[in-house]
Amino acid sequence: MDPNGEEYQNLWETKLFFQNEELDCWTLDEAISGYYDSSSPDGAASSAASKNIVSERNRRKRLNERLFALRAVVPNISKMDRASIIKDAINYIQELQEQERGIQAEILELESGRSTGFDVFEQDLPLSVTSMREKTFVVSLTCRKRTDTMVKLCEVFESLRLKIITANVTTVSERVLKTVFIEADEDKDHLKTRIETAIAALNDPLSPM
Amino acid sequence: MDPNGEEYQNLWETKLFFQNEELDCWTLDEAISGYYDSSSPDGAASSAASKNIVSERNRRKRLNERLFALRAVVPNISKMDRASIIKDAINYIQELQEQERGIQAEILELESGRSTGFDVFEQDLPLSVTSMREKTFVVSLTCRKRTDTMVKLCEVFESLRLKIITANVTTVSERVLKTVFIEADEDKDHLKTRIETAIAALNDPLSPM
DNA sequence: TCGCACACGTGAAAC
DNA sequence: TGTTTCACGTGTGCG
Repeated sequence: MDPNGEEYQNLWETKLFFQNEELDCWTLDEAISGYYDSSSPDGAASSAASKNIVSERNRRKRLNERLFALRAVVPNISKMDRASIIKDAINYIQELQEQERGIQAEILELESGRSTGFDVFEQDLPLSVTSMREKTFVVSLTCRKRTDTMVKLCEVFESLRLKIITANVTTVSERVLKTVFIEADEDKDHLKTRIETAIAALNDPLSPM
Repeated sequence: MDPNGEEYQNLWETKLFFQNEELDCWTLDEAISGYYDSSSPDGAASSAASKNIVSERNRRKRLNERLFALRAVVPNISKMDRASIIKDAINYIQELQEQERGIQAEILELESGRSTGFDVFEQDLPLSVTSMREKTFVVSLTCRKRTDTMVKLCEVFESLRLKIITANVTTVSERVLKTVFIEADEDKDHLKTRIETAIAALNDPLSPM
């Protein structure tokens, strides 16, 4: 069912080459024939037939070139069959389509995962204020780990005059995560705004990026 | 250069249908011919020629079916030309390949961007053990917020018999972040392995995904 | 009328 | 050996 593909390819290309050679030869012959046609009695019909022949030859040549080009863009071609080339191309296209679907789904999931996951610490404002229960909030913020970063963070929270229940500072991969449990009367958004302004007051060194 | 594609399609399919019809007809005729061959004097040569004819017909039929299938998997086919079908298939394949390259580059960039940030909490093992100072570690892990997730997390850490200095559990957008300050004599990697195995002992419910 | 696209039958070449 | 694949010339139908 599957003879030697290499020889098949060579065979085919040889045939193609032969065909082209013959085509040129025939085209030349064609011109001669047309030359004869003008002087021969039944020149019209012969000329028409010859035109049809050369047109058909060019059409076959174009189709072969197309098929050759199709084989070129499809990887892992084993059999050089005309039908097999098209078959492999179909399989390859379906494979690409399926892969594209999967990859796009993955990219979608990845992006949505960022927005629904823990990316609060990666966004432009890596500050999250969550209401745990009545008057109790959890503040999480991250920033790059620099010199005096922790000190300045503590200064910020001290300056806010908040009732801090407990606070933790964790460093992971050159970043600082500070988690503070706070008891406050104010609104969640108001609290968040206050923290943001306090951090902005220290302008650049605390910029998350 | 581009006549009406619809009519072209109808033309071709009509021709194909005609061909099949004629094929069946000829196949029938063929059988009759074979029947005659057995009684005719030059039956051998005629039979061979007929075999070749029917084989060639089947080959053309297969090739047409392949081409038809190729046209089916390629969207936005305008011209129903044989050559045009292959040409459009080539363009489509190249388009898919280019798109695949771009998407894979994007996905790579997205993943690399995550790996430099805080993605420790988003990877397959969202467990981070950081050495703060001598014998003091900070363990951070995240998982999806489900029923009894916090309880099971606490059970895990209790089962490890660790000296817990302080522990916090924060929930952000349907995820749970647990940060534990631990005092331990063991190695950082050893501690991480122990926690991982303890979590794995609870098998699925704590799986981050 | 001519051009174009196709299917057909046939001989040859490769396996 | 026969089977398979190919290119070729030709006839046909449609625009």
